[in-house]
Amino acid sequence: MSITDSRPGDGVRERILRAAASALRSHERAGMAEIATAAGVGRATLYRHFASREDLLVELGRFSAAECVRALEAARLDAVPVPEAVARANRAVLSVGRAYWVVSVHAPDLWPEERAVGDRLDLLARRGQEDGVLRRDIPADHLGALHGSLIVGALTYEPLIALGVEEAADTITKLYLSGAAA
Amino acid sequence: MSITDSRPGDGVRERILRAAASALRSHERAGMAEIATAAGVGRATLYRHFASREDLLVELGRFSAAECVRALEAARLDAVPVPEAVARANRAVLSVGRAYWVVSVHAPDLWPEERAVGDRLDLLARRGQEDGVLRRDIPADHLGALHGSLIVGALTYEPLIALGVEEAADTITKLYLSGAAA
DNA sequence: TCACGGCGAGACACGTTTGTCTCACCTAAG
DNA sequence: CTTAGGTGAGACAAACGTGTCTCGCCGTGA
Repeated sequence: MSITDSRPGDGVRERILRAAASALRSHERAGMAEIATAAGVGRATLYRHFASREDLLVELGRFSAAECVRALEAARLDAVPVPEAVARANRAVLSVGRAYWVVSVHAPDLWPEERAVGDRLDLLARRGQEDGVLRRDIPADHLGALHGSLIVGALTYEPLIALGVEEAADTITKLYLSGAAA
Repeated sequence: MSITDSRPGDGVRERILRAAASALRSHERAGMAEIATAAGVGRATLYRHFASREDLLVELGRFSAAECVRALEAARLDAVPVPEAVARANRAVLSVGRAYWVVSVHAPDLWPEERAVGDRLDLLARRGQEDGVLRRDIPADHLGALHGSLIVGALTYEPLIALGVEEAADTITKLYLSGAAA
């Protein structure tokens, strides 16, 4: 995004991946030309960094998941009680998630790296159950998966994410923990 | 699915649409050849029923949403109190939803028909708030949207939907209404 | 028996996409 | 100034997807 971003090498690859995420979000049929344009880059440059379209997609999966995991690591979930950890996880994923959500939705099997994120939500649910703060009548991995789908929902539903990360995260934290009942 | 399904005319179109939903679920780039194969049908037959790929997609949107709306109508949501209506809605959508969820995810703007389903969830949330059984600190349409994303989550997460419609619907009903807290 | 309608298979032309390659450009380092 | 590395632009062949058309097949109803 910044002006110096077009310096040789390292910055370009990342910019391409971010642009690809954005382009694929609008439609998965986006081709290399479309991605190149979105990245403000020549089409040939795509092939200098990625062997093929398929390869670019795989790398995008790795990149997005890694970014998401990094955010979750930084949130230090295991340093706080589960309810607070849920809130932190939601903020963390929503803040980096616009790039990420593509991964979780479009090709669930193509990107095993995505599991790294889901696993962390599962783990959180499991700890919650062990600590007695989360219900035990739903398996932890189901809780984790549905927690994930709330996050995706927040990212997908424009009017919600438009309120900003804090608001949106707060909404799904409340809903996930306490439910919709009055 | 049944053997007599290959009788002339009416059955084929529906089978194509179901196959298209299934094919597009794995990847939106699925072409006409792929859809035809999934439907167990010649590629030419696709063009006998739909003018173009674009047209097929539009019809798929209409078809899926209509099927979903039909199920919701049949559930008579407004004849019962909101918590029971939520349970019914979940069962209704999950039972027809495997075809439907593609619509909601892949091209939110391409298929305005999808709104017909979302609107019903919004309406349900609004009634819940008016009746005092649903929380008012989250706008009704946000509740509706997140309710929808829980449904999509249930459809997407294999281990959950594999338990069957009743189980899966029950899980998201509990989670949506009461939350994950113990 | 025959015609008919819907079908599968496959050939076809056309446009688009992919992946490769070359060339000229610009910038930073020497 | 000169070189080297990364780039944008564009030419290019091959592969792929689309939409049309024709053929031969098979079941239904006359």
